[in-house]
Amino acid sequence: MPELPEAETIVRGLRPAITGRRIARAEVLKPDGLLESKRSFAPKGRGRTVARVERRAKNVLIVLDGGRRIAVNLGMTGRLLPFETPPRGARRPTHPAVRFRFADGSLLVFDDTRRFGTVECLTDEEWRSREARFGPEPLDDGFTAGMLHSALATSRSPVRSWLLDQRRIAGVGNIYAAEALFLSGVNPLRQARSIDGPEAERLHAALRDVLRGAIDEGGTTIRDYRNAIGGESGYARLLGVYGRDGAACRRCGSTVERAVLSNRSAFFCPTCQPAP
DNA sequence: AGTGTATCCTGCAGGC
DNA sequence: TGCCTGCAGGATACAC
Repeated sequence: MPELPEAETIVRGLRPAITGRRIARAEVLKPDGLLESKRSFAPKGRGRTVARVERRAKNVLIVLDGGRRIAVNLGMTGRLLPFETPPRGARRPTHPAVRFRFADGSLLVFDDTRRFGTVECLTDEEWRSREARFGPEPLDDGFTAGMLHSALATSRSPVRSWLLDQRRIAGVGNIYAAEALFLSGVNPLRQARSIDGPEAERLHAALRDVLRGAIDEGGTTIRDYRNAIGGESGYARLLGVYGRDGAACRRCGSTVERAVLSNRSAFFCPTCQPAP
């Protein structure tokens, strides 16, 4: 899926496109991703105006006036496209699941091929309790290397699994976990609590560099991901290890390896990231 | 506590 | 060309 940088890119693209628009109606074409019934969901946003568009973890939040927000988790293949007829070079929605029609005639389509994404319309109260389950935002000023180090110290979990757990850190997925571990020279199989202070500092810096760099590039397009205007984005060419198994490490020339950890691919350079 | 497995889905690439 | 297998940015539930 879209991880933090992709969700952030979508939010930034969506903001000018839909802020201030009034929702005329919500049409549910595929109810799978809806965490409530169509009949309950559809009326909630009707007549409401989009006050702001925000991101928390990998979720896109469309905050409405009157105290509700539409929370979209994009899953693996979710997209939010402010059109049905794509601009030049962008893709038409192929698997529209929910379509919002605004009073001025414009649209927002939640398109999701694999239908792992979810859409909800939550009250402030409901959102607050949901939000409490996410760990800190890695790009927040309050997220320090010291915090990361002490949080890692309590877990025996492999550090790659630790980074993917949204309750520990919000927004990191498989691509950026791989990249941050590569840049900091930490093997993905290392136990979280084995990471020492200097390593935690390097990992902290790498996480932030990688996430900021990917936001600057508008995210990483591997297969399905598209930004808010349906275009591809540029971080893919900067990847150090993700999806590069069998290729030469850009730093030392060793062959990048792939291992399976908790049923998901982990990519690493055996030289730059020595095994525990 | 943490891991492996399975599940929800569709689509694509690669091997034969 | 088709068929088969494995793989995919996520999240969750289950047994062990």
